[in-house]
Amino acid sequence: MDARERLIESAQDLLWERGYTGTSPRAIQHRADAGQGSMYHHFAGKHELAREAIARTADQLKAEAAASLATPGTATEKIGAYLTRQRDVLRGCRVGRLAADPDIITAADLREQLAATFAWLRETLARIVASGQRAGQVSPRLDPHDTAATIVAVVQGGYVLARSADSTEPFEQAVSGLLALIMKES
Amino acid sequence: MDARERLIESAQDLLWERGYTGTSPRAIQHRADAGQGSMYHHFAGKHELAREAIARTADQLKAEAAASLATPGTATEKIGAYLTRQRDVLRGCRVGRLAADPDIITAADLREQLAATFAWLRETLARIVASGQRAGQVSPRLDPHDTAATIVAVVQGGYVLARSADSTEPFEQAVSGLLALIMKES
DNA sequence: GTCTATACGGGGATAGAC
DNA sequence: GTCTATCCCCGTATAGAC
Repeated sequence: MDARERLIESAQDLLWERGYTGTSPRAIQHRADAGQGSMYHHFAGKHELAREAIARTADQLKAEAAASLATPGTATEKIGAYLTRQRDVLRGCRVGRLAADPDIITAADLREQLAATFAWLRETLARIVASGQRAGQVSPRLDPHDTAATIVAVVQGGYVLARSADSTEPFEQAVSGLLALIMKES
Repeated sequence: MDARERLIESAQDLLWERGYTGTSPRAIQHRADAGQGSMYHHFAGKHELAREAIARTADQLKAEAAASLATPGTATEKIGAYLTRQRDVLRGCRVGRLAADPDIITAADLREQLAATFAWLRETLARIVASGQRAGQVSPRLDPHDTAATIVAVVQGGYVLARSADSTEPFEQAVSGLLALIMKES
């Protein structure tokens, strides 16, 4: 694997662990086993490297979400599969984590990558909710887009609660609580 | 207002805006209009000042949550009041925000302040859900603690989505979606 | 492509004067 | 209590050699 590749992957790791503000070029170089000159040869600076790293992470996340949602079965089964898919709960969401970072929110090009990722996820879930309504598995009284936002928010908020508690339990409770609400009428 | 007080309030502001990692002693001193010597006279360092600031913020947050939950009415009305209370959505949660910060999660004494705040909030909401069940307004099939975790997670996750989108809309959708789920049977 | 040198301000704190 | 001086390393690059 060449240096450019190692730099991107190291940046992905560090952005996940420490966010943008908490990640220094030096730390990325160390983890990538690349020198100062190498990094600044391949990227204009921290910002540009972060952009590449976030794009890569966002793509991976979408692929993983799509895979869990491709579970065969009813709409509620797909949503259940998404909610209960394997997660590194205490490490948090690789994309959502960045929303807390002031320098990400300020940099329009970086923030938009988060916006696009969540927009895609919400839209995908909304379609599944709507299809569940057509199939009669989901209450027609629910708004698909609102419900999709709720589902994504429970996951993101679950991470916050789990990291605060240093325990996966509140994440699991939040997901169980949501599933119970969605299934209530079935 | 004395310098000690100004330092704590400045630290509260900056922790909200930039997190722990993103906040330097210098920045706090500047905002507080206090010198280096003043800060290190009143506090042993950044860590100790942050602890005081977080304690203060956590107390304020609990007081505000308790106030919204003291709304007269049924359990579902209280929950609705909590969910729709006035919020600075794009600035995020002053406590939940810190869960993304690696240095907060690593420092047990700081992280525990977040844990305690959310534990209190979830327990308070769980009691309200349970009382709603006794009064027949909430489905007896729901687990009060799970449901409480879901409610808190929707709020925390709503902040993440709103900040990512640079719009309050997804927050409002997530809350509406949750309210629809809770009210579905009423 | 990668290395080393150099730069300048900031992060986070200690020491001692006033 | 607050000020100023001082410290040392890090953050974030740029420049030019190899």
